[in-house]
Amino acid sequence: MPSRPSPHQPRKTPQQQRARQTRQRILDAAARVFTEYGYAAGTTDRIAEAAKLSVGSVYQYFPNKDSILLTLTLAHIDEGIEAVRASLTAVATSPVRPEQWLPAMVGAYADLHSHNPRLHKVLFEESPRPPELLDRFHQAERDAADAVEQFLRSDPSLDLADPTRSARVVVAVIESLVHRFVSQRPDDVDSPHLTSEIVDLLVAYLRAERV
Amino acid sequence: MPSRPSPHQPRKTPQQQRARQTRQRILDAAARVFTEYGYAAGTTDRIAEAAKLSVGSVYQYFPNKDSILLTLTLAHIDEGIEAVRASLTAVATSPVRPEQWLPAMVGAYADLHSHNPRLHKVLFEESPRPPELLDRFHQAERDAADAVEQFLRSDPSLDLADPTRSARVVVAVIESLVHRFVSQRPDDVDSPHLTSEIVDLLVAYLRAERV
DNA sequence: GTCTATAGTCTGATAGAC
DNA sequence: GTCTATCAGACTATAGAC
Repeated sequence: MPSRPSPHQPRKTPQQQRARQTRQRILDAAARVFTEYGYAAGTTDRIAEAAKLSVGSVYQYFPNKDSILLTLTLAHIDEGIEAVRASLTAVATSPVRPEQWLPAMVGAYADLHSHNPRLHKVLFEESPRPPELLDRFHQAERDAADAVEQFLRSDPSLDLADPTRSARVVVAVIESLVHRFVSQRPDDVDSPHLTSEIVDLLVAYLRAERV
Repeated sequence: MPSRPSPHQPRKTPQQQRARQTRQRILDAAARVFTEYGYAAGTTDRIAEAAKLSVGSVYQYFPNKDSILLTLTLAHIDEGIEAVRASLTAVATSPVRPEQWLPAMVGAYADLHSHNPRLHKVLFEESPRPPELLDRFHQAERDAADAVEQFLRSDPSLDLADPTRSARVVVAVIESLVHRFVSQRPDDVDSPHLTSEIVDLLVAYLRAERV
C-alpha cells in the first residue's frame, strides 16, 4: 500500500510536456534570481514572480526552496563531470604525459566556471550545502580521481609511490584553486595564467615525487 | 549632526567589566550552539538561552545574528594569523629553505583547524560570508603571502621567476587543501599525512619552477 | 541610570482551500 | 494554478528589576 503522497506532489506525472517546461522555467528563473539577489534574498516569491507563476505553483514542482537550489547545483556538477570527461577523452589517444592531459583537464574545469561565476559563487559558497550535495560532489571527485589515476599509471615516465593518492591530490588542487580563483576574481577565470600556474604546480609535483 | 543611534546600542560603553564578560558569554554560547545546531538552526533564542540571557539582552550586545557569527569568525582568523606568524618566527633564525619552514607553517595551520572542526565547518562553509569577512580573510592571506615571499627571496637555492606569485600560490594551496581536508575528514585533520603531502607538493613546485 | 525579560512586529517559507 | 492562512525565527519596544 503506497504511503500517503506528500502534499502538492501530483500522484501521477501530468502533461509531461507542459510540466517539464514549467519545471525548467522555474529553474531558469531561480538561476536568475539567485544570481541577482544571492541565496537569502532570493526568496521563493521572487522566483515565482520571475517564472511568472505564483508561489503555490512553484511548490507544486519543488518541495521547498532548497530543493530548487539543489537541483540547480547538481546540474552544475553533472555538467562539470561531463566537461572533464570529454576533455580527457579528447586527449586519451595521444601520449599520456601529464604535460598534455593536465592543460585540457584544468582548462575544461576553468571554462566551466567562467560561464556564470556569480551564480556559481552563490551556489557553492553562499548557500547551505546539504549532505546529499556533498556526497554527489565527492563522488564526482572520486570519479575524476579514478580517471586521473589511469593516466598516471599508464605513463612510464612517472614513478609514483602511490598513484591513487597522487590522483586525489591532483583533483583536489585543481578543484580548490579554480574555485578559489572564481570567488576572488570572477571576471578573470579563464585567464591562461590560472591554467598554466596550476599545470606547472601539478607537473612539478608529479615529476618530483619519489616517496 | 550624528544620525539617530540604532536601537539598543548603548551610546557610551558602560561598565566595561561586566559588559565585556557578558559579551564573551554570548560568544561562547554562540560557538556551542552553532557547533551543535549549525547556522540556520542556531537561532538567536537558543544562543540567548545557552548564555542564560534573554534575546533582547543579546541584541544589546550585537546588532544581529550575523554579527555574532562574524565576530566568531574574525576571532578565528586572527587566531590563525597569529599562529602562522608564530610558527614562522620560530624558524626564522634557522636556514630559510622551504623544506624547513613549510612544515612549520602547514603544521600550524592544520593545528588551528583541529580544535573544533565542526564549528569551523559551520563558520566557513555552511554560513553566509559577508564581504567584510572575505576582505579580512584576503587581507590575512596577503599578509601570509608577504611573509612567505620574504622566505622565498632570502633563499639563494631557489630561482623563482616571480616570487610574489609563487608566494600567493603557496598560501592558496595550504589554505585550500587544509580546509578541504577539514571538511571531508574532520576527525583526522592533524594527521601527518596531510601536512607532509602538502609540503611535498609545494617543495616540488618551488624547486621546479623556472618560468 | 543601566540592564533584563516579556511580549510583541515583520518577513519569508510552507500548507491548504478554492 | 491562485490566493490566503499559518508558522518560525529575526529583530524591537517597553515595563520593570537592580
